[in-house]
Amino acid sequence: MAKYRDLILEIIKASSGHMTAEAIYLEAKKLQPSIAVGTVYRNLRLMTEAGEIKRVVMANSPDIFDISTHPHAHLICQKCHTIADFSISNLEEHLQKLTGLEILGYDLNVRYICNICKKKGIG
Amino acid sequence: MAKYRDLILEIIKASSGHMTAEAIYLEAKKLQPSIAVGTVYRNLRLMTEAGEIKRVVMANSPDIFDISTHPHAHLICQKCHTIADFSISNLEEHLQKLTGLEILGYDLNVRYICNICKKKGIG
DNA sequence: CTAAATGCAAACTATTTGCAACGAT
DNA sequence: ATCGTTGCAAATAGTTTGCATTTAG
Repeated sequence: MAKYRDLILEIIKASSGHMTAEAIYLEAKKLQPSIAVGTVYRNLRLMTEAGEIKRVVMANSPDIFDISTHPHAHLICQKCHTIADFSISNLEEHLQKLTGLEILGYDLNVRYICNICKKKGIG
Repeated sequence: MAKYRDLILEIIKASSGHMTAEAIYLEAKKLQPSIAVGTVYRNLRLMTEAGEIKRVVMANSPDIFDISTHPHAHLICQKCHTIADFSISNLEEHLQKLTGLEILGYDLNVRYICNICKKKGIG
């Protein structure tokens, strides 16, 4: 059982660490041609709920699954939608102090234009 | 022209400042029964692109439209999905310094359980 | 034998879009 | 007359789900 869990984990790891469900499905299909989209989504959902991976929700593009589950922020290029991780030390504690609330976690997406897209210019 | 823009703005203002497209549509329908969902979505999109309102994308619930467009974070209750604003001074500048990049903006959603849901207990 | 996992297709949610009709200048 | 705006319905994107079947222990 959990036949495809490890496969999916390996695929995400082998990438930059951030992949859409569709990209994972296409990769998985190369190795296991009989795999169905539903299976990929189902496993991604279960793995997310189990805390093995993290789902990143962004504007204007499908959800991304992130191999690293520790708290960190995402730099998101507004043109190519590529994601880069970066961590801000003690942000969770800082938020906790600021709000006086019991924080469960945070999602921080920082918008910018990556260097590659910048060089390509406007358009 | 722009017949419904002001109506939509007023509806969001009259609320807590955060509403789903559907909730806006239902309110608008009370005042203008002939209004169509498509029109609401179209105007919300145009208003968002014009920077008059802000679209907040969250996990596990439809997008929310926010009357305040200045940079601020959202406290999101994981049970009732209610949103509260709170601002963190200089976060944008801070991110800029940390990354050394030209930041266009950020989306910060902080997960917690609001007091009302906490009192209701687990379930 | 059983229980979990899968493939398939249909269903679903949220949102967008094409188009003909409408409305204000 | 013109051009943006609307209502309607169909289309789309992304994801989830029901169910019969397969698979692994």
